[in-house]
Amino acid sequence: MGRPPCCDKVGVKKGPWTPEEDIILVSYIQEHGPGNWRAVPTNTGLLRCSKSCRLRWTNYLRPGIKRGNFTEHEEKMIIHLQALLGNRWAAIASYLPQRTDNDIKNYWNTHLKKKLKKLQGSECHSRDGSSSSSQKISRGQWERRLQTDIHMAKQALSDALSPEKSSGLAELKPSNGYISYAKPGGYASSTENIAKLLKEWMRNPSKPVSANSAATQLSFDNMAGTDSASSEGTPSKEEKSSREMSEAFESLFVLESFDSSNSDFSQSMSPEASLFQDESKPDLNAQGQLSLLEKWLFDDGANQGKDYLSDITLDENANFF
DNA sequence: AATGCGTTCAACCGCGCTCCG
DNA sequence: ACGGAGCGCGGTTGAACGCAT
Repeated sequence: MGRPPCCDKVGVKKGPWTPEEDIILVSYIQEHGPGNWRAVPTNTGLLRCSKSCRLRWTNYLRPGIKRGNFTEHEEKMIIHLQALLGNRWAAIASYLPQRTDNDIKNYWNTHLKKKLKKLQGSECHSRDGSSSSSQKISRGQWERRLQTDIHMAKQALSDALSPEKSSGLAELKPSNGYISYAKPGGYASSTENIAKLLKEWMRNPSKPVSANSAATQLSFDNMAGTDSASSEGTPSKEEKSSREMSEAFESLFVLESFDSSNSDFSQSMSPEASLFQDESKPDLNAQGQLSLLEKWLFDDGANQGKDYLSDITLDENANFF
């Protein structure tokens, strides 16, 4: 008894979405909210399967999505999170709420993998032969690194908790994908935006692929009045709060790694665990490689927590909240 | 200008998980 | 307890694009 197809394979359109389809989908979701994807093609008349609709929404049309131009800080967070969580892109994305898992996955595969390889390669040259012995990093080292993270996270969190920053903290929970949706005035697939999208498309009707840019525009427009204003206007303030947010997210991921059960913790900590197993988890454990990567990863903002917090125990961290 | 090759990224596919009757 | 339906996730694909020759 096989799984039935999510939709009839015949008559289902595949490939890039057109602006018209985007408009239809956005309009529908604006009215009904995201969810019940199975009903979307039926109710909208879109010749797409429910999965395709969901994907299009979550990855491109959903408000609050930032595309391209990963900052160095974001890169570091991704690398850090990937080292700890492995290829759990959704989990990683939940700490970068403006990024989708697909986006992060693509960025990892196309940019960061190479970057790390390059960094590691340059270190390996001076240390080849020692790899087998340095393959294993001691648990103690990882604990220390995590303790550092926790300290940084604590600081970031206490910063974020200070009264003038509390507004940013409201968004500190990991995104479930729809974090922006409930924001008052935040969800803005407004008629103006749809009109704008349409207008954009009318300007380049010959380029169906521009659906993406148009949709992106829509997404950004949707963010107007929320956190998207940072792209222009008052960059310093916005960037700062965005950064604070990211740091707070870092704090959350560190805490979660302890919080989300010991098995999770031991999984990420034990040398034979998935963390160090395969190519999908970069081999960050070689001593020399770590040193170079550490330098880069800890480059920004790490100074505050560099002295290794000998007073913080894992138990203490587990009870942090 | 034409062609080949490498890169990027939107979208698809298949599997696993959860919920519900 | 079981099975079906719906959804989410990670891996993979392939079209579009840019650059080199």
